[in-house]
Amino acid sequence: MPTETLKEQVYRELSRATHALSNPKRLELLDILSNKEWSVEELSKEISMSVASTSQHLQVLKLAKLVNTRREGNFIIYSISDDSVLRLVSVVRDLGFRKYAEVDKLINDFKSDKKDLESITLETLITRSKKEKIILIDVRPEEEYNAGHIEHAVSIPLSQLKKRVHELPKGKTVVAYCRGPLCVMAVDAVNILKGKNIKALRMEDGYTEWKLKQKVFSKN
Amino acid sequence: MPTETLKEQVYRELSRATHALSNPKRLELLDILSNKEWSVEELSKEISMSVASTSQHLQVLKLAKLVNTRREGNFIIYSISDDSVLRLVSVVRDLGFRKYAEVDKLINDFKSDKKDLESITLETLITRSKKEKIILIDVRPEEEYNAGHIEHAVSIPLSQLKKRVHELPKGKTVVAYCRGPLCVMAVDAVNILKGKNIKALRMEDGYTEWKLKQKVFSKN
DNA sequence: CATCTATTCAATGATTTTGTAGAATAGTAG
DNA sequence: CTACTATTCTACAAAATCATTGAATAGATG
Repeated sequence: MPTETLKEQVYRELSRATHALSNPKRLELLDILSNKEWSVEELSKEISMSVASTSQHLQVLKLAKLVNTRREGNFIIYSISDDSVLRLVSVVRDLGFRKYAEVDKLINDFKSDKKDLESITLETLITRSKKEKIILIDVRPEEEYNAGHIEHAVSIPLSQLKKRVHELPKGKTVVAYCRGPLCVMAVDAVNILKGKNIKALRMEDGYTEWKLKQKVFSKN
Repeated sequence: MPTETLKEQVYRELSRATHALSNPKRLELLDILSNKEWSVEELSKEISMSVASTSQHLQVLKLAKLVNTRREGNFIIYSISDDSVLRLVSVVRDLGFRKYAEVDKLINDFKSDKKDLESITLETLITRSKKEKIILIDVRPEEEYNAGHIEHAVSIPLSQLKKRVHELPKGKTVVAYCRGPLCVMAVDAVNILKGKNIKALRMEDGYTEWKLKQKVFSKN
């Protein structure tokens, strides 16, 4: 049997990473882990899969060195191993939106009132926050906010938004964000706020994007 | 049978791209295509595989919208479909070097005299070129140079280097580059030059990286 | 030490992927 | 229209992947 050439070995090594990314469930796991570390059981609920299968997928990711583990009591906690992985996932998402009309369509179809739903990016947020009075709210579950959030953002989980609308200062534009481009919680949040006649818009970027861009969002 | 949720559909779409990347030969194809467009037959030689198999891999890449085709006479010419693909491949390579000691080791083992082989990045090149007299040479085959090259670079294919050493201006440091971090032609070039007592070093970045960074290399 | 429990391992069938050889195709060139 | 040729398609056997169930494990808890 012929031995592998240098080139073949290198590409085989590189394909360890891409192979680990090649499965939809594993992509979803990485996307979820980009926001916060989780135990196997929690992840299995998030991706609607048996614990055993989830564990197997996680081990594939671990073998590819894309995630780390640590023990906490009885639980094993999985987390993204470093920023180069966040970057990879982010580039994949970006390419998905650019090239697969389907992805864009799927997300847009979900929005109940597409035309009225203004959506901005991190950069636009920073620009606008200098001219306009803006309040940034993080509508993810509180735990994820606690694990890390965009600077100056206030935590109001989607589930509590209706009750807590009165906490929002009058006269400011509300910008809602959640887990990133693929997450639709912020869409729901904006719709709720609009129902209460509050000027609101969605930011597509989430905590991951902010962290990668390392930009400081200056308070207005 | 239960219908797929929105999330599942989105991640399935995204996995089209990562799945296409998950095979070593397809990664190699994308890496080669990052430098220049090629016909199927040429590519099949480059990756040492039957024409039929090469064609199949290319069709997977095309289905995932990572490459485009056009006809030229009897040949079908494949090319990278856009910059977001270059970015993806570049991020994968980068992650490979960071996380898989193997990749780094494989490339380094190839270098005949590792300690003496200074290696720089695009950024360092730009910095150094302001202080030092530097000449940048592109040691890829001439066709690839013609299809696109780093600004101010001179084409001296590796195969012609020995004969053409005299063309190099005296007193300047020679920086050699080829297809990028995974390519070892520049390593050979540096070793040849050192054998002739010429101060030479390798740049790890190639044309792709330069193009992505969109930076102008100012002539010294 | 014994119990409990989150996670991992092992075995299983169904499905998908791989690479190749040989046939078919589509478009060029004469 | 005919010959030619680069590419793609087909069929196939070997190998790998996938999700699940049920058993095993490792470590915490009492």
